[in-house]
Amino acid sequence: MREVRVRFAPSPTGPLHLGGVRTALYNYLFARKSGGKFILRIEDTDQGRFVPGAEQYIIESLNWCGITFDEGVHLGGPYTPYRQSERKSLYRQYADQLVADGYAYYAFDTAEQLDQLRKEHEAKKQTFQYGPQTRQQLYNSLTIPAEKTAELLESGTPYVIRIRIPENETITVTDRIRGLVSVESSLLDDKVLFKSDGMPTYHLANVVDDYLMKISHVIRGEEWLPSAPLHVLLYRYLGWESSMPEFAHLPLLLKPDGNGKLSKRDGDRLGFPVFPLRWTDPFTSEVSSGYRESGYVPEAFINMLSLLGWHEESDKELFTMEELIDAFSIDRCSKSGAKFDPEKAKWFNHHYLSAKPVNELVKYLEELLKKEGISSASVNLERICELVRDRAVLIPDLLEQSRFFFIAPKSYDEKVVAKAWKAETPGILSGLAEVLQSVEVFEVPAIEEASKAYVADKGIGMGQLMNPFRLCLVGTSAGPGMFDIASVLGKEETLRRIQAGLNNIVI
RNA sequence: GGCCGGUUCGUCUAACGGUUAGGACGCCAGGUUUUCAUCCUGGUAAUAGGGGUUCGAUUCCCCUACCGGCUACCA
Repeated sequence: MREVRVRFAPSPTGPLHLGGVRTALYNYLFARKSGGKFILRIEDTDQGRFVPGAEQYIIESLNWCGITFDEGVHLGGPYTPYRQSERKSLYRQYADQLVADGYAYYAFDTAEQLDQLRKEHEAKKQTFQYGPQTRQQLYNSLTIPAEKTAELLESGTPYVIRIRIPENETITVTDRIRGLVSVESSLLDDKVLFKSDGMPTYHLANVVDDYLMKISHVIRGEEWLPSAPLHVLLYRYLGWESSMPEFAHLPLLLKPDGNGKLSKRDGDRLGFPVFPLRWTDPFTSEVSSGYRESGYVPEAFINMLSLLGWHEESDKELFTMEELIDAFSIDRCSKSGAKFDPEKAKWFNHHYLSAKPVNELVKYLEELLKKEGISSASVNLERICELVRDRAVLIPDLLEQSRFFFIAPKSYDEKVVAKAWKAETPGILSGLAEVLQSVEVFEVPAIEEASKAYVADKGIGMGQLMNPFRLCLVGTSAGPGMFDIASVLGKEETLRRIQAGLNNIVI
């Protein structure tokens, strides 16, 4: 059996989106599971679409996810360089070889001429295809004398090299997920392999590099399925068919509502990130939110993504990366597109966040406090994190749920005031203040004992006391238990807030 | 339009051709609780339609419908 070598091959045209991360993840899982190598190759053959920072963004994103490589543009390796623009000089010989063998030819038609043809055909509701049916009428080395071709080449006339698609052949691709996919060659077109700027197109470059880098499996998005037969043809024409990688085309990630491929717009529209990390467009300065900055933890992000297109036979849904590596298999990838569900992403995050050791939660909280310039010098953050951990879905919730510990309420929730603040309330709270004043050890057991005795003594319900009490200390009707809150706040602050409530809440 | 691919609860999905079609998210209800949330228990809800093949189709085949992808000197 041949050594497993898989690659993730993004083009640096912007931030990596969810679908791209999932493709990288599945490649990674497959490589690790089979003890193979995982390679990061940058496909930047389109210099016109190059976006500064995109490559670094891709590396950082996958790093945040815990997806690691064995070779790649950032690591080097035995097949360096791993950036196609730096491999430029390599591709030409293969294009030449194809021409020499009659599998490709020079085409001198200008982009404008072809655009024109497409428009004309479109006007007649037809599709223009540069292929077996039309190539004889076009301006290429198949239709002009050899001397003329030589002359054009000599004089520096711009040209491209196109594959010469065979006329009546059925081309079959074996896909690990979809089985046999076949297509009639007459429906394919003479795709450009080598551009007039001296760069190969994706089609040539990916085949050449996969061959040279000894890639064993190509796991990529379904959008590549239609061009897979072309790639098979290329392997055949280059004489590499026996070492052709296996293919697996992953189903697409779809937008949560309606239909269609998940896009950046959907995130803006529905309020969830579509990128792992925040991204600032270097040209427009437009900012797109990221999972990391929104407060997701990588474990949740990965677990959520892993289940979008793959599933074990069992009902198990919670997986660590190690467990994923152990469980993953290409054969259990599904064929149909998966709608992304932001709600489920939140559920995963709540699960992983609240399961974190408290010292990690403290670190998150400290960072949030620091960012807002809130002092936490004399506060037991560990205790606070324990009290709010179950209430936090995203990391920033750690602070949102505990803010009142650090900052006394400046206003009081009107609805709660209306509901909980009665005529007798001030009297009840004044009494409570007196009782608490005399509590020596201001900890939960003593506070609880004193409060309950007070309620019993007064002959009132717990709610009559606790709801207004909470309103004074928190400002609203949510949060951890009151005895916990009071003990964390301390006697002095608790009494101060009761007094503030008595002074400021009016009905 | 052409080609390729796909179709099980609202969503992600499970089910050697034989199951009361299972799980999870969401939603709803109940329980716990001084509030909110968590948590626990229960409930809701699906095999796109039509033909075959078969003793028996979610499962195999065909057709239709619908959805998606591709159709650049972009990847």
